[in-house]
Amino acid sequence: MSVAETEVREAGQDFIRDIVRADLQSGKHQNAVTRFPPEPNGYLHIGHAKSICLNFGVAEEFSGHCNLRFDDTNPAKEEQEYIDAIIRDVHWLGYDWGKNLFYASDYFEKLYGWAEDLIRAGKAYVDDQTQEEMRINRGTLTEPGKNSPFRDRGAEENLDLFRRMRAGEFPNHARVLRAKIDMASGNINLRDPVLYRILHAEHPRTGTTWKIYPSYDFAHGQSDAIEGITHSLCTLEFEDHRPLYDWFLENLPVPSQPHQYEFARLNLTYTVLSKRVLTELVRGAHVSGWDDPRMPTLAGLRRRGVPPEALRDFVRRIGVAKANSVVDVGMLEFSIREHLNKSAQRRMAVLRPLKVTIENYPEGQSEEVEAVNHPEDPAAGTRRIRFGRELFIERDDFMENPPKKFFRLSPGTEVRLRYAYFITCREVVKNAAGEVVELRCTYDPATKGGNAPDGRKVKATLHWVSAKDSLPAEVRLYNQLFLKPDPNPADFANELNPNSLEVILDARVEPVLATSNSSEPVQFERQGYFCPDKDSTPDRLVFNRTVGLRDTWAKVSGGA
RNA sequence: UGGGGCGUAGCCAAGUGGUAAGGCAGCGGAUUUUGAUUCCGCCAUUCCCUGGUUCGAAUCCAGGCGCCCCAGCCA
Repeated sequence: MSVAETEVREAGQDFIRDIVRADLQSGKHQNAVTRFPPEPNGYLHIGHAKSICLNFGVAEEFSGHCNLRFDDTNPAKEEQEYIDAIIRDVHWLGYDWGKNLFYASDYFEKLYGWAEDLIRAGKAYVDDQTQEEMRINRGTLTEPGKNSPFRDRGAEENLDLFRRMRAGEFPNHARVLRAKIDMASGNINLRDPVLYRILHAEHPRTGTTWKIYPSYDFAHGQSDAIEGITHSLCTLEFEDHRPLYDWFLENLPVPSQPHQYEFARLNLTYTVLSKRVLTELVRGAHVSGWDDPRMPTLAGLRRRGVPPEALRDFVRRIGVAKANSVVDVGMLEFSIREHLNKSAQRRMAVLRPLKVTIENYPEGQSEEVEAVNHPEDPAAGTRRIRFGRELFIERDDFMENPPKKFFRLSPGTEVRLRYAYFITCREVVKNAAGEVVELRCTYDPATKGGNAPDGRKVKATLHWVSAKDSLPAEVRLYNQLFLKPDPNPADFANELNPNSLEVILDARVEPVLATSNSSEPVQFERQGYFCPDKDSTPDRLVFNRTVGLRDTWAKVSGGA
């Protein structure tokens, strides 16, 4: 555990952990058993990371365990691909559920039996109303609903109908099973909620075995009870469902009594975390897939080079509370930067090359200079890189007519080429269009390594690559998708910020990168960071704007 | 005269009767072979508002105001 993690954790106190702590102290529970219950209808995103870290974190801190449970009660929307992806992503985030992998569908038979129990007890009935009739009779937010004409059917008839529903005798929407609670309740969830609906669909796990499927409400609390969940943590919008959650636990012979607690879901500035919208982006091919590096999905973040530790740290920092909030994406960027800064090896790179010729360096000659891999970690070692007469530096590191605060290269000034020599710009070469195409410089042979024996100082240290020894590289600049808070999916093509699109530049990087197979993130000094693209050739690099310098990004995007 | 929640700095967020933690952002300054990092300093006389209780209130009481969620056979 890093120092930062320790500090945050010690300072971290939230109402959920307060509740759990109190339950343990009072002897109500011996430990905390939680669950992360995604519906496999899409990929996990950074918002889910909050829930994952909370559930697994609480279980870990209070000597319990956390189950991974797929809430697969709606086969119309769920797919095996999502199940696989979710498993992969939760593991990647750093959590392990051991053997505790469950599916709500594991409990279909049990839930069915409980539904019959409710019918026999006169607490559930089969309703033949159409969806439209049900909607009308449900009333409104301010008016009570009306009882269904089928509400008082006898238990035998209900049982017969329900069994025939299960047998597949009726088409979709023909009937539903409803709980008999209170059509006049102020809480609409209690106005005879649907327990089962007919759905002739292929379920990723149970195939076509079932023709009826339990609703979320009828499955969730009971699943928690079956698994012995002590603290069922979910987001705020389920607050209204808690009375119903409790109603089932009270009216059914469940093996345990879990309790539901709600917390605010994560919102990030400039970031869309709506599964509907993200699905639309993928379906509409606006992105290359769920793992497109611009996506806020865990898979996308992973491809972008974000370390899972950074995500966990981020979640710890934002806390858990009940107030709706929007976290500044800068917080996420900070966590990523902080972690990468400590772990990433440094390399030099040039994205927009400007040729530099060292006039007093002998033609045909070259040499090696030694560079450190991590300025704060000697254990990262050093590497040797080639220096020669012709180099490339970043265009942005030179200004012909520099403003006062610019202290990089300009005519007549001396700067340091990192790990190499001091150079002075003598002449600016332009093309017919008046654009700067080359700098003629001189170097001071006495400054090898980057220090002047006479003690003179320079104001800037530049990154560079040897023109002859570096490799042209396809560099990809990734930015997250910058979208308006709630864009219209139909306008996605227009909503995509052009700056966020993939940018391929004629870039040059140190040759060492061409042979790097490391999956470790490596940082581009002064320019940002990169890590290898998952399916790239070694000389294709992913440049991550999120953790890079803001001004660098601005200049690069403007120029590209 | 529906029900359920929530209001502490630009953004997160502690605090639950004893005189406003911490982080992000921002602003100064030191160090620096990345204009990075690191390091030091600054940044809420006040907690949505108004009354009340109290020696003392962000915390308790009363009344307002504002925002979010709910009328799927989605989760």
